[in-house]
Amino acid sequence: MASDQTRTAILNAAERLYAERGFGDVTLRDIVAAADVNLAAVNYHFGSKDELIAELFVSSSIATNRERLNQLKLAEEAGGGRASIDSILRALVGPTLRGCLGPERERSAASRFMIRASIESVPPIRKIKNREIDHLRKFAAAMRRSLPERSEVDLYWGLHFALAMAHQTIRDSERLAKLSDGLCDLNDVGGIIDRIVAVSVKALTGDQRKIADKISAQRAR
Amino acid sequence: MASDQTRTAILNAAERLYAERGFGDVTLRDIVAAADVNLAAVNYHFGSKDELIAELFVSSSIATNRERLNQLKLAEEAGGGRASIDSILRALVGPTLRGCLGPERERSAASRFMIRASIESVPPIRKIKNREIDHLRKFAAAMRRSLPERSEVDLYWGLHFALAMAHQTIRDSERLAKLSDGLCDLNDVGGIIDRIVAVSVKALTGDQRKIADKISAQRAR
DNA sequence: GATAGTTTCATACAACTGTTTGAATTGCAA
DNA sequence: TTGCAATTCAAACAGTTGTATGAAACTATC
Repeated sequence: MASDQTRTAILNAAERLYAERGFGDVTLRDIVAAADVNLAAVNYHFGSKDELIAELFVSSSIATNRERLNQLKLAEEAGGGRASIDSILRALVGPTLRGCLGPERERSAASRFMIRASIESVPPIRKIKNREIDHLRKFAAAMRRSLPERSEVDLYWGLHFALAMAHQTIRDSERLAKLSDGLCDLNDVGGIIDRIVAVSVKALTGDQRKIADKISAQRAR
Repeated sequence: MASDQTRTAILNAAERLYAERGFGDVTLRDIVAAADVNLAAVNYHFGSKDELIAELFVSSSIATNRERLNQLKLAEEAGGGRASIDSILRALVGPTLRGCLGPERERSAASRFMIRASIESVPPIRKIKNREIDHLRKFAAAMRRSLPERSEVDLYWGLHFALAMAHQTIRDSERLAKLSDGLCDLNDVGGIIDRIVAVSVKALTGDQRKIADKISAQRAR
């Protein structure tokens, strides 16, 4: 077969450029110039621009998903089939956050690319993200086993909120840094994960009646 | 001055098209065709495509911001200068959620446009969003007055998480609906607001020592 | 070393984009 | 009506985009 040299040169250059400037501002000509290959090489090796983007995204995201499932498995084994809700949520948001946050200068091109992919939303990536639901179902199932007394709806909302906090933190870390005048340390990934997990756990395990009361009291206004 | 007929026709058509198909897929020619005006009218009335988008976004977002501040003011008056954390968060996330969620068929073009603006991220809109920080500071200040014993960092994270849950719910309501198999009722905007506010309040008012313990215990692993 | 298959290359293509131009038209004030 | 500004219009512009083509260069097999 081929030497794969050109192929990987394109992948690396594309990943870096997309990470730096976003999907909207990078053309195939930019990529091939950075990779020092011919313009036609992209279509020859990948078929189209969209397929190149898709390949970049899937290879990055299956790595994260594998890490997630791995941690989930470990947590379930440690709990004898029933992982603690804490460890489930940690397995859910930890890998993504660890992959995307951390000191700016230490971030790999791959991580900066994934941040871009989570901010901007281009068609080829959107398609792939839709397939992610099956992956999330595994976490929903684990949560169900962990908190069987909790209603399904509450569990789904808890899962959704945990992901929301993680993704928004990745997406908008700059705004939080500005808003808090640097008070919120976004380089402390471990601390951020702890915070998100703690809030999510509290949302899922708090006294249920208290919440219900609160809600109905609020609604009564 | 002018009749403004052309101007508003363009605004309406653009709002509707962007809402339906997103920013990437709508050209000026699509807009002028839908508005039944001449192509040059956009540049004549707005200067450029980006300025048209910006005008659409600001007019929608100042409406939401005004509503937010209005509710905040009411809450502070009701509390004699110190609004409850509950009502502050409600003023923060309520207007946005009410504007963007609810039964699909009842959504206005303006609300669908704002959903798009929150999913896709185009340069003219990004610029405007950066100015939103001053607006958020007012809520941070209100939260500080409401929970003076809480650390600033905790307050900023709480504010950030509340917005995260609200925005992600708007952005990804479809995924949650699919994941939960329709179990999570995304038409019940009031219920969603209650949930987000309840979780945020719990995150901000829970026993502080418990959280600190939890965090240090988690870190010890 | 000839051959067949793979890969690279320069170049052209075709379509689409936002913007500009200058003339035609309209609407209003004198 | 006349004159002047505001608005509309058809047309063209200038640039960019992803993709296709066919010849050239390379590589490995026999």
